Formats: sequence, C-alpha cells, structure tokens
Amino acid sequence: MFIGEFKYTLDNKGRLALPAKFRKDFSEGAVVTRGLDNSLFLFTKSEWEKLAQKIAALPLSQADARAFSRLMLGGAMDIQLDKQGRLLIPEYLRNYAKISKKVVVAGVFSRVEIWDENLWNEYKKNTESQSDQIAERLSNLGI
Amino acid sequence: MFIGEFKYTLDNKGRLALPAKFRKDFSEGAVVTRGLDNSLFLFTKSEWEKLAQKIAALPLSQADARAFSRLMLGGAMDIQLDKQGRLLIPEYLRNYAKISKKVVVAGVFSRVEIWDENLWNEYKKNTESQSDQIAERLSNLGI
DNA sequence: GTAGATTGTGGATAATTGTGGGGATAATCT
DNA sequence: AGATTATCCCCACAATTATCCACAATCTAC
Repeated sequence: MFIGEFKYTLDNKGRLALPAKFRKDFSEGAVVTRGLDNSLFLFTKSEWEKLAQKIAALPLSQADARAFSRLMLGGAMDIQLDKQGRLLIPEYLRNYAKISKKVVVAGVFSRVEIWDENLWNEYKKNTESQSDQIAERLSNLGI
Repeated sequence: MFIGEFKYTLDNKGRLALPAKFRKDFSEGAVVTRGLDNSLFLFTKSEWEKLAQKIAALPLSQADARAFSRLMLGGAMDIQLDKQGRLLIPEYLRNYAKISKKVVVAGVFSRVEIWDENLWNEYKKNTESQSDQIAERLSNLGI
C-alpha cells in the first residue's frame, strides 16, 4: 500500500526518482498512464493487469468506450526503474500532466500519483477550502 | 498486450516503423485493416483470426453487419515487417486513414492503431476535455 | 557526534532505434 | 520484349535511450 507525499525534481533528461519505500514494489516493472485532474497514475504490473483487462472488455462498438480505452491503454506505458530507482516519463505524458521541473509523488493506496507541483498545490488549496465548506455545511446540520 | 503512444514519420517509400517492443509479436505476420474513427487497425495473426471469426458469424441479414464486415474483412491485408521492423501500408488504406507523413501508433490492448497525427490530436482534444466522463468510467471500474 | 549507509541528482559511455538510401528482384504497362 | 514502376533486402548513420558510475547531501545507528 502506497501512502505519503514526496517532492522531487526532474533532471534534464526527464528522469523522476521514486520514494525509496516504493521501489521494491516496482522492481518487476511499472505502468504509467493518464490520470485524473492532470495527474499521472503509476501502477504496479499486477494492479495494471487487472485494470487493463477491465478496460479491454468494454465494447468496441461504443464510441465513448473506444475513446476511453484509447486514453487509458493508449496513454499507458510500460517502464522500469533504473538502478537508482528512477523512471523516465514519456514526453507525451509529461505534456499531459503539465510537468515541468518540480514534481509531487503521492501514494494513494493501490496506485501512485504523479503531479506537477504547482497543480498539486492548487488542487490541494481548492479541496482544502472545499472541505471547510463541507464541514461548515455539516455543522449546520447539527454535526 | 500493446500499450503506449508513439510518433513516427513515413519515409518517402511509405514505410512505417513499429515500436521496437511490438515487433516480436508481429514476427509471424500482421494484418492491417480499416479501423474505426478514421484509424487503421493492426492485428497479430492470431488476434485477427479470432476477430474474423466473430465478424463472420454476424447475421448476413442485417445491413449493419454486412457493412461492418465489408469494412473490416474487405479492407484487410496481410503484410509483414522488413528486417528493420517496418511495414508498408497499402495505398488505399493510407487514403482511408488520411495518412500523410506524421503518424501516431497507439497500442490498445489486443490491437495496434495507426493514425494520422493531426487526426489523432484532434480526436484526443475532443475526448480529453470530457474528463468528468472519464472519472465516472474509472470509478465504475473500481479505481 | 562520528562513521557508515542510503538517497537525490548529475553525467559519461554503450547500446538501441528511427530514418534514409542503394541495388536486386518481381510485377506491371505500352 | 523492353521499359517503367513497385517491392524487398541489405547497409549506414545520426539521434535517442538505457546502463553504469560518481558524488554530495541526508539519514541512521551506535
């Protein structure tokens, strides 16, 4: 299970270090693909297999199912860590996630998310303020 | 399993390189045919057999089924890679997919799709913007 | 606090891959 | 038949990518 939030900088070859605790889980390979809110998802091989099977089972005849599988399967990429525990993120995924230099790596249970630091901060700010609102609304309900 | 998104340029003989990771799967030959959304589909021999069986089993009485099998079966072509892992796409398929020079090759699980780069970008722009639908589909799959 | 190990980051070198072209052979046209 | 065109096989080479090594900063253990 992946938990925690870590900051890294891409070197000028586009390589990204993973948190040391995560590395052994990816020793057999990793799969990155497009995630939500301009993030990237990183799965272990076995988690990915399960997901890919489900996506591939969607009907070819439906246009939006095709679009979805093109985004997720076509966007996915098999990669493996180098000896220092780094991975090279393909350019098109870096573009998708608007990743420039500073990156946040976050463990979210069964997957790892990769964010551009600015987007991450922005997103956190928004959700934090939202959670305040939610709490307030809850308190109005007497909780 | 084919995954990933790769960019190539056709040389002036019309040859298209395949991603190195895909090549061994096509060493026994490949089948290209008309795909959906103005792309071309590329199958391994064995995947093609399976799909062709399914299509052939469609009821001849339905006009849609006839049209679909003409599209896929009629457009299909047996080809094989040269020693550098390139394939020569027949002209009528290049025309169908509006392929000119820059090409995107995308792995989508059991098939490989071949797109003109411009059409691919356009298509992606249209689908990426529907991120809420993507989120919904992902949560349906348990992500 | 000090010594040793670990980790983040940067480069150098070696291997692979993308792309181009020449020439031999086969197919097509006049 | 002869000429023209297309197709396949080989080689070549620049550019990209993977692999290995290096080192400073940080952390851990005693």
